[in-house]
Amino acid sequence: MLSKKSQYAFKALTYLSEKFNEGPVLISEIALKKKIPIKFLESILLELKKADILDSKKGKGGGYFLKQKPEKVKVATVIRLINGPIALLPCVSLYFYERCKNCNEKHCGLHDMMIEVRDATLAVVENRTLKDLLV
Amino acid sequence: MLSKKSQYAFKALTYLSEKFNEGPVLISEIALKKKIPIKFLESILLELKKADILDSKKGKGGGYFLKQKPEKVKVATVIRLINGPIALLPCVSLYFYERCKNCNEKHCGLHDMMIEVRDATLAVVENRTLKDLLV
DNA sequence: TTATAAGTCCATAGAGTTGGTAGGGTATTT
DNA sequence: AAATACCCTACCAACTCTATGGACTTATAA
Repeated sequence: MLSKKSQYAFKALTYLSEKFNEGPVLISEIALKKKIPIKFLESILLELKKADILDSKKGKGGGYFLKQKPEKVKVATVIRLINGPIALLPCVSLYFYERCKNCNEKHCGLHDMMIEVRDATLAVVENRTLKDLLV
Repeated sequence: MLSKKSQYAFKALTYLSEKFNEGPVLISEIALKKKIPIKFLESILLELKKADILDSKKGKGGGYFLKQKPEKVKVATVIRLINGPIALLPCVSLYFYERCKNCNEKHCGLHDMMIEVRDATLAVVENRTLKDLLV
């Protein structure tokens, strides 16, 4: 399951996608409109900024805004950043790989199956962007 | 990601599948062969028993064994039991559904996408059994 | 028939991690 | 000076993983 943090991130990003090219948006505005605890949202936005997905402006008239066009930000990127691995096992993860101890990957049915699951999931999330989340 | 508990469950179940129809297998034997902390394994097996996947025999010569044929036990069942929801969001889960607050499911791009992911995953895990985990 | 060893069953507890909330102060821009 | 993002710290609840100790059950040997 995606963490609450991830769900909040997607809500905020969708909101910012709608407001793309309309200048900085206040944290408080996003929090209010999307019903997200403001302090928690603050940390999420900061994290997204550090990952170069968002940018911000301080002071009066400041706020957060998308650094790139919504169609440039892949869903998979956001999940990996905020939620972690997409694969169900470390031994089949592309970005968070860890070797299986006590299990030969060459002859492991679970391993093989989880690769299938991973690829099926990636087929979706690697090909969707923030733009696709707007309806 | 699947919890360690789930990974242990699958390792144990695979072991018991190999030994299907050979009588009860000791917890300690499974723990040793699959390198699983024995007490933790104990509770996992008990849970699997309560879910009617395993059965056990007490006393000397006792142990655990599969209650049904390996090909009768779906991977999806085990995941749901030990790990929880397969879907990435509660609002798209079939067995653990919860309504999304502050989000209209009819017009939610995230919702629609997560249904796709769920179905892609289910297509794999609903059609694989313990038998498929043996190589 | 009884004792004993071999097992599962079960309650509890604790350390560690993660998720989520909150307060308050600092730096920067207008 | 006011508005705003930035950042640090602390806290609580829940979950994960592991370990301990014992209660109950059964097969087998004496």
